[in-house]
Amino acid sequence: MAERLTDRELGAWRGFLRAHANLWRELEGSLAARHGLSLNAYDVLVLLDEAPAGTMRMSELAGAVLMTSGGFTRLADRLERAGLIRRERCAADARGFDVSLTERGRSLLEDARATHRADVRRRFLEHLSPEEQAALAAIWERILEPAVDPAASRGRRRGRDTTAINRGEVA
Amino acid sequence: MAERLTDRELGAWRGFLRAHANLWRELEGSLAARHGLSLNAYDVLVLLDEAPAGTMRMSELAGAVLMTSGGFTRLADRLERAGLIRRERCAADARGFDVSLTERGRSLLEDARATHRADVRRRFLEHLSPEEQAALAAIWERILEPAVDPAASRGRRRGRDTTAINRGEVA
DNA sequence: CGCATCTGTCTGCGCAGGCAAGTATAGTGA
DNA sequence: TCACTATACTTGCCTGCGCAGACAGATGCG
Repeated sequence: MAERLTDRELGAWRGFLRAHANLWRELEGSLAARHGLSLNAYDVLVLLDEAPAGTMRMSELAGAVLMTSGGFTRLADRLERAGLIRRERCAADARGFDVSLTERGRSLLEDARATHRADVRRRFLEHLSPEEQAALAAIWERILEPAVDPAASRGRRRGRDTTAINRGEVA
Repeated sequence: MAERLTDRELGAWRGFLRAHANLWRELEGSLAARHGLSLNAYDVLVLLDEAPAGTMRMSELAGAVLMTSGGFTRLADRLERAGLIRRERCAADARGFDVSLTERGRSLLEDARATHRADVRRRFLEHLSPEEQAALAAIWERILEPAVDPAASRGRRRGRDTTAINRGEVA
């Protein structure tokens, strides 16, 4: 069996998992309580707000928030029902949709952003020196590189767009 | 509205989220494909294996993997059905259960551990110098402190055991 | 143009897990 | 001893999302 992890390794790894779980819960709770948004929903609004043309395609958004297209369809349904986004048949490709923010979406985002930024600062950024922030950013980049690189090791097959996660017998 | 986040801040924060999402997916996929275990299920087995008396109570386990007791009941159901753990009425307190690993559970864990350790090293630890690992561990501790401290600011009520997350109108 | 294939999205289904309410057992104060 | 309340789980219900399969529209090739 592979070597046991050292305490240092465990601290880095388990802390990472715990920190994420706690922050996610807190920030999502805060956003949900104050604005009725999940973190994924919030992210979609932010992406649309930042999109150069003010619109993105369903699949782009799905990819950006790391959801499958099926799952994202339903998130988009909810956001649309809530009047925060708009889906318009794409002129150039009638299979797809151009998604954009409604006025209501933009103004809700405005409010939610204030909440969320404050939360992120208070629970994350304020605990880090500028140097640590920079170091973290660099670390994430290193770690993400192999995951993001579209054709990393020569000949590596790109499966379907998401990794099949669970064929498990147990859980 | 609160100040925009700097690029440095965004890099640290968004990278954290993305790195977690990617690693979680990959490691869970790997564990599921090879051993039929979710990360939470794996964690439960590890906890039991590390438990001094070889047993833990349902609620302890639930807390340790950050699940509600209701959710954990069902994870325990699955693990028990799969023959990996055993639930025995606790002698000292007939409301509770002592959960322990079965032989099958221990041996599956043995295998899964090899897979998981290799994955964690390859996708996380190997990208970090020892100093970075130590720095990360310290950072997580700082960040987790306020979340973990049972009576942080004097007089802060401890709500029910998990934060209500979603009463959201949207998602 | 006609046909095969590929792509972008939607839908049916299943599962994990949260919340709230329900059921035992413990503990506590009168 | 007898309420009353607190604790340890369990269960019903619901939501979010992944997967697989079904489409319509796009694209390529004869």
